[in-house]
Amino acid sequence: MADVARRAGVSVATVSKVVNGRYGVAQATIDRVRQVIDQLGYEASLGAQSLRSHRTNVLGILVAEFEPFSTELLKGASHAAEGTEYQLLAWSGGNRGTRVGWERRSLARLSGSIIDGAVLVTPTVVQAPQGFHVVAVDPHAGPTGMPTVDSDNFAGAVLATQHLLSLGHRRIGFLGGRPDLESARLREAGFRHAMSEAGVKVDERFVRVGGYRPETAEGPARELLSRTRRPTAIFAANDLSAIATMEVAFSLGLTVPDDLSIIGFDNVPESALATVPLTTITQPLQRMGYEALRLLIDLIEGVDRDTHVRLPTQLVRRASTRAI
Amino acid sequence: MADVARRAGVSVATVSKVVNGRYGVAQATIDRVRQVIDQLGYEASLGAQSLRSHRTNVLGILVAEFEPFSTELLKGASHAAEGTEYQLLAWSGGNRGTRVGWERRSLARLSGSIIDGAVLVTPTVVQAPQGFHVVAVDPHAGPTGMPTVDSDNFAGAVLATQHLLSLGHRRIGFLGGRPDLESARLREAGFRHAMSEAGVKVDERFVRVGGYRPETAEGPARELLSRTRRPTAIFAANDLSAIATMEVAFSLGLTVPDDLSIIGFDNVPESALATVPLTTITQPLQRMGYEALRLLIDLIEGVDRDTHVRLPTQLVRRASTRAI
DNA sequence: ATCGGTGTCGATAACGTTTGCGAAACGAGC
DNA sequence: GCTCGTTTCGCAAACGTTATCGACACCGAT
Repeated sequence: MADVARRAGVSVATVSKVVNGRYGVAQATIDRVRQVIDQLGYEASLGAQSLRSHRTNVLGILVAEFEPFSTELLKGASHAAEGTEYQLLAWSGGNRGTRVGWERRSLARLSGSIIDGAVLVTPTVVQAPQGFHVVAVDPHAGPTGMPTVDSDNFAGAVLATQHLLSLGHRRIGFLGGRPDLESARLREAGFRHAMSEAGVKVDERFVRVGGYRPETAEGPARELLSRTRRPTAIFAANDLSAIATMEVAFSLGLTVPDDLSIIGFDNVPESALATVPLTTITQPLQRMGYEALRLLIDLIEGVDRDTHVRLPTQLVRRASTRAI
Repeated sequence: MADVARRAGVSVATVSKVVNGRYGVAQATIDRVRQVIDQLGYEASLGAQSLRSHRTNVLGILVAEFEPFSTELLKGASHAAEGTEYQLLAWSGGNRGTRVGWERRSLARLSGSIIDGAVLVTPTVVQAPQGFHVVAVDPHAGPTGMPTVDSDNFAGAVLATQHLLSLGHRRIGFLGGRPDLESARLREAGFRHAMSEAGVKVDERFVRVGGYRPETAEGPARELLSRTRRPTAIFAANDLSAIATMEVAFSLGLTVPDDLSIIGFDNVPESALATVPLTTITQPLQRMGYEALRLLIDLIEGVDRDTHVRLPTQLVRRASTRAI
């Protein structure tokens, strides 16, 4: 900035004013400074900016891990940042190997300095530092007052279950998600609600807890399918689990959907490409990322708006379910 | 830091020394300061650190877009950062809608201040600012001296072509990638090399340029498959294009692999899940991300080592190719 | 001629760190 | 008791910005 000032024959204060579009500098000076800036390829130092003004126009998005689910959110969020004056920075908490509390530490390091706010896509929600804005996506906790974006997990689960019921299935298995996640809780609740509303009793031996990951789903899926009197349909709490279930079914010599109907949840891109394209409940993941970042920006800019966004879910029929 | 200093009864200078493990502070003082730090949850301000010492221990990885390919790289890179003192920040250049040169600007903004070095996963490679370390993955340019990590695209393409040839195919189509990418160039070169070495003449009408993306692959694929005398096999320059080609084939009433063999390149996770699981050339994407970050760290720390890493490719046979 | 208003600019303090250097304290050796 | 080396610590400057405030020039009106 000192260089720019010297070459343009003005003071650094004036350069700063030009860069930030402040009032009180002559048009001729503005043009001159702008030209020198372009010529030198000058970019303001984020560090110094943050240090002085506590404002950087950089936002963060923290994901637990880079995988399809969060990638879709990232895509949506980065799309929302486009065209605005904000830049988006993503980082992951490293693997779950690291000790608990990493979200807080990881956030503290950046929040104090470099970023003006953050979207959290992490299993456990974390207290935001003072004067720092946070939006949680699909958060762990119940209503804490923290701004959130999620999809209607309960209604989606009802949708999925009703779909299986309408196809004539009665012996329906449920493969749950991470028990500490609100979304997993709601999906199971939706399943039970739809069952009881249809007057079908839930066979508790058909309910297993997974963990949203292929590795944690395979075991429970195998249990479910190995019993002599096995379910005719399985509702898996997310697509990755559903696909894992499908593979277990294949390995047991079952065909899908003839021997077993499977329905998932999430509609990640992979599910459409599965060996048997997966019937599932779609969450508008990209849109959730988009909305989360919009909400964050509005929060920072002091816009008065609803701080809870719930997006609708929808059934997408593909080939993995059929009438009994 | 001032708070910490006050509560510990020392000066800020001493706190700084404790945090950075500098020599010259008594063990008793260290313990006292550490305790206060934990108690207050103090984290140093990145901005101030960067401003003063030009060193933050934060590394960046810039991807053109968040999609499966870069997600795998991100996963590998973040894995490499784990356990080190470095933290990894990812960001994308927004969509290709933005004007050219965004890599340079985007990089300049962060490189000057917040990050010590960066891994670039972008189509066009960009000149690194002075004293700033950069590693390019699968870069555009030829050998520019810039440190790079890539896979052996040429050998991989030869592998793919030989596979098709060994299955008896002679009328082989080639669906290229983005012409401005080195990897795309090398894959076509490998294809041609393997063909000529086998004494098979390349039918230029069977060679089409795509663009690595499903949208840009569909048109050329349709051209290739709509001719009356169509190829019996297609080598697509990446998996996304191969999958798109597969879908075009289906829409034309062709079955894979009976009517048409298809082989891809990359082995993204989706390819194993394709309607007909895709035979492809695997690049160790996660490992490439891992190696790129390791290389970057070594560069920063002044380790004397080879600055070009080339990883092997391998044929993975799945169901989308068969003997003629 | 004086005055007030307006438009334009620069000097300067502050943000939270790191680091070189000097000061103080302490113990050992004579 | 004095010197000298060693250990431990704090002072203060610097990093690149931004914001406040005062200086100055110019103009029109009195």
